[in-house]
Amino acid sequence: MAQITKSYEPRDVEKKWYAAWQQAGCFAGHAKPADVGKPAYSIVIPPPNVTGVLTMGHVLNNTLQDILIRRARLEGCEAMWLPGTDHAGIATQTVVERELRKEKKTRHHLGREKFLEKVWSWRDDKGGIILKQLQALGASADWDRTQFTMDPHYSKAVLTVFADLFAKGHIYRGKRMVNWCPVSLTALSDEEVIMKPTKGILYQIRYELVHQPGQYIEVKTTRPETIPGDVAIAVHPDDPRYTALIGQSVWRPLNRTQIPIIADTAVDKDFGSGALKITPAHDKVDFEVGQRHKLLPIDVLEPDGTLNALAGQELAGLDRFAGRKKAAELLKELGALVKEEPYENNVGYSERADVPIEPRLTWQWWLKYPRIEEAKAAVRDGHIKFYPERWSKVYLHWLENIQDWCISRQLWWGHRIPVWYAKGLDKEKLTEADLRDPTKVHVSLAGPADPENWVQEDDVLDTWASSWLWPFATMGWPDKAAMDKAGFDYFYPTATLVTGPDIIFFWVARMIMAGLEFIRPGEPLERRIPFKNVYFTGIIRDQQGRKMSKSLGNSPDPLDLIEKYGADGLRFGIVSIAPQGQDIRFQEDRIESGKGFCNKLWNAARFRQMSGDMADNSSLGTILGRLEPAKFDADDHGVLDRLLATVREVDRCFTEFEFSAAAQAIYTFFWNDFCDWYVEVSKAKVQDASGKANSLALQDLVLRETLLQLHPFVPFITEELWHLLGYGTEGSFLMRDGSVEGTSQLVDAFGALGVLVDLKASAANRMLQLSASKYRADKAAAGLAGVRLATVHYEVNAAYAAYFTPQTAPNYARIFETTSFQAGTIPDAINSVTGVATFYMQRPAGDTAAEKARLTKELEAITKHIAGTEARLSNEAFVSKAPPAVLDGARKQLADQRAKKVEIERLLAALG
RNA sequence: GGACUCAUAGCUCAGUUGGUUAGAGCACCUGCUUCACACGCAGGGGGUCACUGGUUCGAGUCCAGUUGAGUCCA
Repeated sequence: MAQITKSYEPRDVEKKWYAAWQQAGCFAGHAKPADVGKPAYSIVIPPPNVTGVLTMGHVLNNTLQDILIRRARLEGCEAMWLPGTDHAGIATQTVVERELRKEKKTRHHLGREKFLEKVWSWRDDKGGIILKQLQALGASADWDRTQFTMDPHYSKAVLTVFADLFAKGHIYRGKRMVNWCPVSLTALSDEEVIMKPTKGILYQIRYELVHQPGQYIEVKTTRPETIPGDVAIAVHPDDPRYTALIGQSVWRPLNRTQIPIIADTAVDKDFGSGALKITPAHDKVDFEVGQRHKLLPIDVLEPDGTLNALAGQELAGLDRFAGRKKAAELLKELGALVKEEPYENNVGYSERADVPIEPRLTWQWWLKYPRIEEAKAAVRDGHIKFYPERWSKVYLHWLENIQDWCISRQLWWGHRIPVWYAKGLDKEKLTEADLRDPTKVHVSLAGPADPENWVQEDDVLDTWASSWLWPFATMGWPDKAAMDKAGFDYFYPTATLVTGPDIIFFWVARMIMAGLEFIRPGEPLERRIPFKNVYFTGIIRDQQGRKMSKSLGNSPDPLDLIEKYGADGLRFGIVSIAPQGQDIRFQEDRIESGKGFCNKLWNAARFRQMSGDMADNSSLGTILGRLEPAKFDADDHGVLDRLLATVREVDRCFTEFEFSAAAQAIYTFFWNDFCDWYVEVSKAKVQDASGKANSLALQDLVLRETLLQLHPFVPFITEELWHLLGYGTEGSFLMRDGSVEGTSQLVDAFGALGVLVDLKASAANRMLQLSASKYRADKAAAGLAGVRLATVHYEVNAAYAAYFTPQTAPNYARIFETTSFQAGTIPDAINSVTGVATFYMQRPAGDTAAEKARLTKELEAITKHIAGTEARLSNEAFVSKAPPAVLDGARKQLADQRAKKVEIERLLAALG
């Protein structure tokens, strides 16, 4: 057996085991026939962008997935974690276009085909780095299944869905207002628009009445550059200020012409003057007003946000922001600008390009979502459970107010829409009837048989219109043979989705609808949903509470952290600071304490190895067989009791998705109960031949169970120790062949051996721990901290006489910082009154003042507590209404307090 | 404007149907190189549980309101 080194060095251990696991195929999730009866547990990764690099958010998210998958494996499930990346339309195209720009080229110089070749070669070269980084973190994903949303079979799924939804009438083409990104030059869905309060200027502008020269109507606008696009002034029909003017005309001050005054209820009477300029091409509400009044929009903007000829000579060619200034100047010269004031309003920004979007009237493809009602029911009725539960409200609210999804993007990188138009067809005049006429519009995967007569749609699909199929397109859908090979029937629906609440609409809701629509039609809802649980992580923030981002540079590089603290340290640290559903302020010292815990674990194993020869650890049975229940003392019962409680707690945490609580429970048990107490008392016991074997066997048991419980959190060090301590045989792996026992299994195994955890002994053990604490505190207060006393005298409390005897006392000498114990009192001693006994320490000098002061302080405190308890117990209302258990507790407490008070008074009296 | 979340020790956070004297990690102070671990051991200081009311025998916990921070949707 290899010697365990003094401190844990993660680097080589991590490399060694990851390679070994991979080589042995430990990550593979195999489909099993139904009659094998092995439960399936599957997770699909939220596919990171193929351009992505590992962030702290990924670390948290993927560590949690790995924890779930590894735990499922240890619980005997066939675990399958499916990895992959997303082609990320805009993001990836932007990256490659940026490279082109360095060569002073645009994608148009290359043409569509050449450009796409370039993107593919970028992807082959540099894409998907993040998957390699996840391996450094220890992710046990089934890499042989790695998916990409532009893989041929995946594309087939995407296009199949398009054709199917088109045939069902869910997809249509329409000229409507969209969110246009003037930088990416594409339409965006509502979800890709971020509303931000933005400072600007509110311009007050007057329009002269045509028939009453010198009389004006005033309007307020933040966008004077769109005035040439005005087609009317609207007022509220019930606004008495304007009733007489409805139907008249005003002069539009820029690109001067007459426009009508119309009445529409959409106008807010209380905003500004109560009159509104109507610019249907550049505002959603105005567009609707224009439609109601049959007013033709005037589009004064180019797609890239510059003003065009319709904006008039002075403005044409200017960028929209420059145009705004210029328009204000022109209005000022014309005397039309009444006032300018600073103003803050909400402006929609493009999520990717971070510039204000333009509402723009364009032809786009739209999707009417399928299965909206079922999607609500799936979550409302608990077929899909959200953790934390409150996100289901957000989800349901979105579904209640759902809008059609703009699924077309004016990009090249993506799934090109499988629609062909008959040559010569004017796309600008396409009607709904044309769309459904196969002689005019062809929709299919294969394309038309006579391609020379058709022109394919230029647009590609929104990236999310491919990722919403992720839970099944990654498992071969719609190809039956591929699905069988992937084990679709076995692994779908997946068990748990781990993701951030920021993509609840983008992704989670849409996946649910897609699953319901396309999988196992006709079968019950719970067979069609894509996952049974959704765990929403918090967002990792920096110390100031800001979101971590590349542009702020406030995110540590996870690979640096792995280098510094080990992957296990990073994993344990990040999990322990991530309570369910709350945002997390990142603190590097927590990662450091994760590393510290690994080192503690390491050294406990090291100490075990140094304490005595290793015996047969090859199975739970062999370890149990080495226990000698007849020799169990309070420490043994105590540590077993707490081990069982910890296993139970971790079990509970996994069913409730409380990962940080699980980590905390194991940490506390192992460090405080096992290392700080059990191992310390063992140091005496292993010196004694009669107690040695039992004590070491118990250590072996605790270490084994701890490694099993801990493995999902810190996979590398646990695998290493599993082998170093002889739990695993050559060629086997903790991660694959280990099996975690639940509390009841352990209790049964103990029972079979006649081992019953004695709760009374365990309680006595806990009391002795508290007594030791109290004793050491008293000792330190007397100025004796760290001083090893030759003999400590004691008078044991009758209730604990069986647990603190002349025979057992020497086991605690180390903890009590003494060489030996002796029953009885000594004169002129420092006294410590504890639960188990009163301990007497030889005072070095004769000064009793400090001792008196300490005891007096203690007496005051206990007197106060007694008064409090007595007051409660003499309260008639409390006695009559409180439950008996609470009442008994209070009475017992009072008795203990009084006994203690008597003892302290006795000691004080003895001091004189 | 609507919905949701949060406010507890210097910092980051636990605190599960209301029940002894409110906990942890880090930081700080003191002591200890004791046959695993100084990435350690032991001890200590530090909190009006944001505020105001209410319900209750009893409130950090439940209810209402106020203030502040944040998120999402309009």
